[in-house]
Amino acid sequence: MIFSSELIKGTLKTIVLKLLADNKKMYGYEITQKVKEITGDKIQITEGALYPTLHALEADGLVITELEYIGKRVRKHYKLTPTGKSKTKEKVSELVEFMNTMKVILDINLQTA
Amino acid sequence: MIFSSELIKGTLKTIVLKLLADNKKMYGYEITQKVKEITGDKIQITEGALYPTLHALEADGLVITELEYIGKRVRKHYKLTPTGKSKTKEKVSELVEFMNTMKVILDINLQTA
DNA sequence: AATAATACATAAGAAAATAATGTATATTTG
DNA sequence: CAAATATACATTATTTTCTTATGTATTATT
Repeated sequence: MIFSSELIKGTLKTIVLKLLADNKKMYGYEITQKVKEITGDKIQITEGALYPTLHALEADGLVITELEYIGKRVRKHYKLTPTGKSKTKEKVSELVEFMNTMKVILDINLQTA
Repeated sequence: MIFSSELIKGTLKTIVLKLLADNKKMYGYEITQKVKEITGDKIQITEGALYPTLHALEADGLVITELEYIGKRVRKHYKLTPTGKSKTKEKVSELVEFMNTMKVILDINLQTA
């Protein structure tokens, strides 16, 4: 089972920031694989969604990049800036709170039914 | 604090379906107020988002409508169809699973850090 | 040698919400 | 009782964001 893409909407930026916070630095392809791995293939981030997101994070000053060459192939590593780190905390706690709020909605029938 | 709107994206349809499942029938304005109430004003559904969603649910055969007149003012009540009821169960359990998956991502540092 | 995996990227189009606007009735408040 | 607010529907232009498709190139596997 793969989650319907609409569910992933709005959480992609938070997922990426959180992974960067936990792993110091990561490159794009690595992020797609990591997400697949830790979600048991239930969330698959497409390149068309990921790269524009990473570029936006960089434009916003939340991450900085660093190129690495593996033979002739390039890897672009992304690393949180101090601003990025505090933004990550904000986004993560907002998402946690949001999920708690959603739980209230999803379980509201326990009180009213 | 109001949740950033991007978080609500993708969950709106599920929220509406779940409220209808718990309340038998509801009208649009009532839904916006109920969501405000049970989330302590943290989620506010705008009309521009809600009405198109309700119309889409109707077009998909998940809800049926029923007009009520309060004096000269009209209320359009929405009610789940049998298809709508089973769809609601699907969407709710998908969202619960998604949130569990997100928890794994958000807490992954407990294992790796 | 051919295929699959790794690794970046962009671009056209679709989907879905926002913000704004519109109409109208009913209720509350100064 | 007039004005403001709340109730209640709806649409539309714009923006945002993702999907799907495409493109290039290297490296590893079969």
